[in-house]
Amino acid sequence: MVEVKKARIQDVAQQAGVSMMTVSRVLNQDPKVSDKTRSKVLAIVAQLQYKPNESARRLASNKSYFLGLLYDNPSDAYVSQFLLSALKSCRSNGFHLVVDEADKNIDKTLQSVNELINETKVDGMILLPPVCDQKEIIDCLLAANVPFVRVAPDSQLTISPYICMDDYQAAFDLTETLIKQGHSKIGHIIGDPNQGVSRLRYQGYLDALRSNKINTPPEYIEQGCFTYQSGMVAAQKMLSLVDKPSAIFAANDDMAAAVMSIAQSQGINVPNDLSVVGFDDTTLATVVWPNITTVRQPIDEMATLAVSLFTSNRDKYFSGLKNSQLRHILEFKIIQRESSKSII
Amino acid sequence: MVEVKKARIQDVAQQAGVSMMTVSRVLNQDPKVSDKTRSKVLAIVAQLQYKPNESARRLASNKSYFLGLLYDNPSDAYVSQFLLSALKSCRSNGFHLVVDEADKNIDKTLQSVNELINETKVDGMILLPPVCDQKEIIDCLLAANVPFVRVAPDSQLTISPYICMDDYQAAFDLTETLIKQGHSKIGHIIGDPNQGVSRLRYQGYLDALRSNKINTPPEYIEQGCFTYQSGMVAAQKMLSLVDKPSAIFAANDDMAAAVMSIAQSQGINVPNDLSVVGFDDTTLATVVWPNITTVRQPIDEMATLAVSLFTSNRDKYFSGLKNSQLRHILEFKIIQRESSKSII
DNA sequence: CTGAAAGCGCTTACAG
DNA sequence: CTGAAAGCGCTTACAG
Repeated sequence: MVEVKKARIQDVAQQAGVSMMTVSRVLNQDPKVSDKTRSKVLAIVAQLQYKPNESARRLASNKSYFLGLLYDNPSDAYVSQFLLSALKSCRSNGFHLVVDEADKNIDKTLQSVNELINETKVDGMILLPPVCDQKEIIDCLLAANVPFVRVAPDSQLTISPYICMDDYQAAFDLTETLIKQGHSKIGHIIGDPNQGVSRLRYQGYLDALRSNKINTPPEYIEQGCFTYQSGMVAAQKMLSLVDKPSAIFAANDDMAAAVMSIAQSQGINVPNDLSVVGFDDTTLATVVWPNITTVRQPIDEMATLAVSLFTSNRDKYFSGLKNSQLRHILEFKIIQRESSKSII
Repeated sequence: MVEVKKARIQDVAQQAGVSMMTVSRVLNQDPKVSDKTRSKVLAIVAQLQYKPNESARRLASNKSYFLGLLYDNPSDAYVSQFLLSALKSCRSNGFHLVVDEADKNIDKTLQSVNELINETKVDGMILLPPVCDQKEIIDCLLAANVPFVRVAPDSQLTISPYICMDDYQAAFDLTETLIKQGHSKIGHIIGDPNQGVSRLRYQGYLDALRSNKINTPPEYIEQGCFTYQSGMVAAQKMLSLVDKPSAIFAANDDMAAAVMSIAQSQGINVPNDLSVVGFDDTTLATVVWPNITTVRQPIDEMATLAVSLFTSNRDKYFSGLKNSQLRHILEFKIIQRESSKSII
């Protein structure tokens, strides 16, 4: 193996005919460098394929180049996908991601967060739902003056930048898709009442019906809690009605899968006798049969964006943010699959 | 916030009345330190809660303290659980994990691995199945002299340490559990033919039947490929037999879930009319209803062990390993749930 | 807008 | 078995 010597900042400086400091400034996006110098340096950087030594950088700057990620439920497909994307994104930006699971016991979680702050010295934190709404954790971060970003938060929307998608609109559109396919008897299984998205999705469903002048009996609406189990209970009730719905919109894929399972066990064919749609586009959606029509969240984008908030012009970004700039709404996409169909 | 100053190696040296070098030696487990000095240093380290600065260490030693993890399928629950455990374990050992997904295109994967070796300078690699059996990747690692550990490899078992569980025995035991519950008509859906574990599980099933003197017609055995879809196809065939099996052992949970779905759609009650068992204990096993009886792999242990091979006495471990020391077999556990029951 | 000096906290290589 | 010196590759703080 030929050992290629890695270029150092000194090599770049020498070849560009400037000091190491100037190279450092260019690399750290310091505006106080003349355009001429900057482009010269960047050319040499590219030519030498120079990449800064992260350890040296960390050591000298006393910045950690670490980001923390706090999540709740590790078995959630959403979490692992977000994690993977965040990991990649950090890596390509010279950062490292330190991942931590929130404990049921809030004190343990707080201790863990404090460790991230004081030991690992994270430069920032990413909070996933629903832990992103825990007051104690937010207060801790605020007190320690550690910048943080939240994903799909439900409350205190002005205290930090956050990333979300328009759950309301997605639910509205998804419901309207069913309506356009000729469905008017559309049931809904509401998600976990403790999560804001459940409310938003429910409201989107209601408003789509309303704006299409469709009346829905109360029996078509059941409370679930995002688990497969809760979906089964709800489906059992709804599918034992004399006047059954022709379509059911479950607030997540797990519950949608449960609906299909119950339907099949009762000899109700999906999608011929019943259309089923879910939400999230987790792996479950394509693992069961028929594949579930659902709403895809742009998880990869969300993760990449969350990381980039810290890596690019971080200080500028986090200081003096106006409320209007806090929110980052990403696009969702409705994925039409085999579990639902037009009945016109 | 009270900013507690972190102890440095100098502080420890001073208080212990030795040089920094001696402290460094103690910390790096250098045997050439007198016991007396060592214990004195360790006492001060504990007292000061001294933790070495990783960046300084990396910079000075030119070691990366990075471990690479290469996996295939990110949607696999197995992968994300392994990942999370490995991440934790690395963190508590002052290492960092760089995670990479194998590409369909082997050349891209190789490039990525080379980047890990040459840019990130990983101190070691962890290979998950099935990528752990890719000849090109193994050769690449071997050529670069990067130590690596494989999880559940299928071939070339003498070229690297590896971690596995006894798939054969687990399948044997699981099948025997069904037999003891009174089942004699037991079907099997074989896993992906490209993965060694499929063979082992199949063999365990066969031998359990044989050692209990049970004959099984060929229609009771179907080839699957670990996907839900393939499980459906297999189940459809097996459950349309005139003389149906009373139990089906699917080589993983996805296929077991598919069997239950097909059964339910045909009005066959699980577990009253049909017992179904899976393998892996992925999240799917407890998300569907009834929960799936399955075999739990000790994924957390596997991950922790894989990491520890690099972090503790690494050089000693990887040099001059005897073949007998390469293999690390961990315990599995059969998890009895609601999808199977005794019919005696 | 640019640079010379000092230093971050460790380890390597050399002495003894 | 132990230590004094030099240096890893950057950035901070100070000058100009």
